[in-house]
Amino acid sequence: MPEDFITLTFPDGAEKEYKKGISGYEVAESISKGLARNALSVTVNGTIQDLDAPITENGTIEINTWDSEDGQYTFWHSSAHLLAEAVQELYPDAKFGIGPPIENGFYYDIDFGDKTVGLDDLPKIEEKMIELARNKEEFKRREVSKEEALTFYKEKGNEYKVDLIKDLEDGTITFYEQGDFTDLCKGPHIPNTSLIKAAKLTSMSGAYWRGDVDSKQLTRIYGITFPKQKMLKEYLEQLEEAKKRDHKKLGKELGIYMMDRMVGSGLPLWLPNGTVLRRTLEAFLRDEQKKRGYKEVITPHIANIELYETSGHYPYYKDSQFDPMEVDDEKYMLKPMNCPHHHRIYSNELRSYRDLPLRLAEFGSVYRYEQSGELNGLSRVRGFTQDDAHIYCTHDQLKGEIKSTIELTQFVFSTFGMPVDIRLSFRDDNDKKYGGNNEYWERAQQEIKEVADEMDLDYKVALGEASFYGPKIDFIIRDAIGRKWQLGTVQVDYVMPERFDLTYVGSDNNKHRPVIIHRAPFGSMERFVSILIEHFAGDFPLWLSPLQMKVLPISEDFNSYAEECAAKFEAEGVRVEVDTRSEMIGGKIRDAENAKIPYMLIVGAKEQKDRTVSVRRHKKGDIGTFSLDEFFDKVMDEINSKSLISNHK
RNA sequence: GCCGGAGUAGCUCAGGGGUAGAGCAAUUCUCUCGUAAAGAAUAGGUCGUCGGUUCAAAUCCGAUCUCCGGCUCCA
Repeated sequence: MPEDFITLTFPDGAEKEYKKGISGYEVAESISKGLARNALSVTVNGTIQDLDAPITENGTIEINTWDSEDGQYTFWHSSAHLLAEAVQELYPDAKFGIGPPIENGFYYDIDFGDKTVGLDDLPKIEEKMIELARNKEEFKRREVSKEEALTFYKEKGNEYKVDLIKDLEDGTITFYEQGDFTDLCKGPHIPNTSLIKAAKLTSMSGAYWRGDVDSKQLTRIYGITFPKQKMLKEYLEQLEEAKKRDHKKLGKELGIYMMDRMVGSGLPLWLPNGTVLRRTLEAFLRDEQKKRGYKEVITPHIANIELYETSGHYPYYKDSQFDPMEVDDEKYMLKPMNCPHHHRIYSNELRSYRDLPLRLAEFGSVYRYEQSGELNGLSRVRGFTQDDAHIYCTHDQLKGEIKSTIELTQFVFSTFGMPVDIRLSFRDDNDKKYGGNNEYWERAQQEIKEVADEMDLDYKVALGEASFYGPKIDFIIRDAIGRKWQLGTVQVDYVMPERFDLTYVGSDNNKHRPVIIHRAPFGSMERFVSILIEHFAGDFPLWLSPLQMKVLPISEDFNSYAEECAAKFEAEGVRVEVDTRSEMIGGKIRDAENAKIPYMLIVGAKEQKDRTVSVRRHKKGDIGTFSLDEFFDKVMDEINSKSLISNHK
């Protein structure tokens, strides 16, 4: 009978017939014993399910092992249950909230009642987890009625689960049990706990129930688990690597920036080295913008509150702005954004369609009141500088301008060797969330999509991620250790032209509304520099390095030749110093290596006589002796090409 | 803002109811040296701040500020 069989399609396109009702485990077994042993869950027609669940329909099938995202998701989800079981054993009065898998591991929100549980308690919970895992407890799925589920948790006095169950529909509720622990959960789970070989509880924090500040705060325990002890070790090493790259640590060591209590929290002071780095980045972008027809402007740091009332930022974003100050009976505010200032510059003259597109750029400093707990090094501050620009154009020009802003952004990130993922952030159907005219929105989203297709971009569309005033294109970059950061955005704005009554005279001699594109490739200089430091681990490419080269004379006798070498580079704007201290050469090299200086030029009797330099590259060591002129040309080439790698192998 | 952790010399950190310690850095002197640390001497701290307990507080208690890990937030 044909209906007793189903056809399953594997990821490689192979099709196989199976008996209807076969389990994922059995399918895995039919392929290989190894696969069956490593299988964690199965994804059928896009839905993840338990390995022992019967499969009754034709469709696609994927056996999830540790190597797939779905597999890890299942593994960590089950690990969250294991964590809860361990906590339940050690703290019988603990009440559980939610415990989902996350990008790197999982967490569980727990109400410990009167008990305080601190970081010191984590190792004990970890041990318990491993102990329980070894019992090879099976995860057993059970369907329960809503009433039964409510009764179960009411008896336990767990108001959180009761709260969750209330929102669920009868007939869709399932419990999972392993050992003595039962949890409300839709699954799926791995077959049994013994697959979890290594566990590490990484941190804890407070978390509000359902993310609501007015609700009770629970204790969130974060953890990560692995099917092999070795993987945990590698993961911990990776964390160490990230720690080594921490911009707060490197920023201090390399003299990039400082924080000062007397200046105020979240207000970084850029030190000389950091200022060189930042100005170099600014010069780079300024040049690129000049090539693309941008005009630079400068606007003040405070403005009459009326400006922000017109833009609508005040009082709408009142909570994240510094309080206004009273000046001559008028209220002024520290500027939270540059846009309104630029809009007024636009309005300063009668604009003709012949003037458009008008591209106004500014490295504009803005001030926002960020909550104290949110401040973090250079990546989250209260005063920062945006590489902002606003492009005022006609609807007909919109596509072309979007295209060129995308190109600029891609060019910028490719210069740093950062791969970029593109997300088109469009609106959803909730009209209340968005301003402006629906027809324009439709058109802009359509055009953004057309541009993306024409440029053959690999993009994702995210509905509901648009900003209030228009759709946007977000750039998500990946750094050298694979972390993702959302940086630049390109946003289309229909609301501000209305609010500021911006117009231009068209060829028909009538007034029209321009469209505005907001864009900022770096986003904020502070945040971008923090990411750059971590991306390069402080080993900046030559063109960016605050100090590019140090000349190290072997002894005092060669100081003058060293100065002569330095002068040759300095004359061309190379950032170079001479180390004339009475240290031994080993000491000078060590200090220069620690300061992450790209090139060390060692000069002694031989070099002076032959007019050469003996060159050492940071982290590579001695790369040989070059004539001064030859080396000079190579260095200039490396700087001017903004090379990511040394010209010297 | 909330939960948890932490503040001791410029940096990294030890100590801990009886009045302050190391290494590196700094300063001075000696050394003039060939690819990751020359030697010696000197100087440097009301132990984040304010208050309380005590004969005595850096140490115990409270408050406060700052920083770190999260939560919430991010035009």
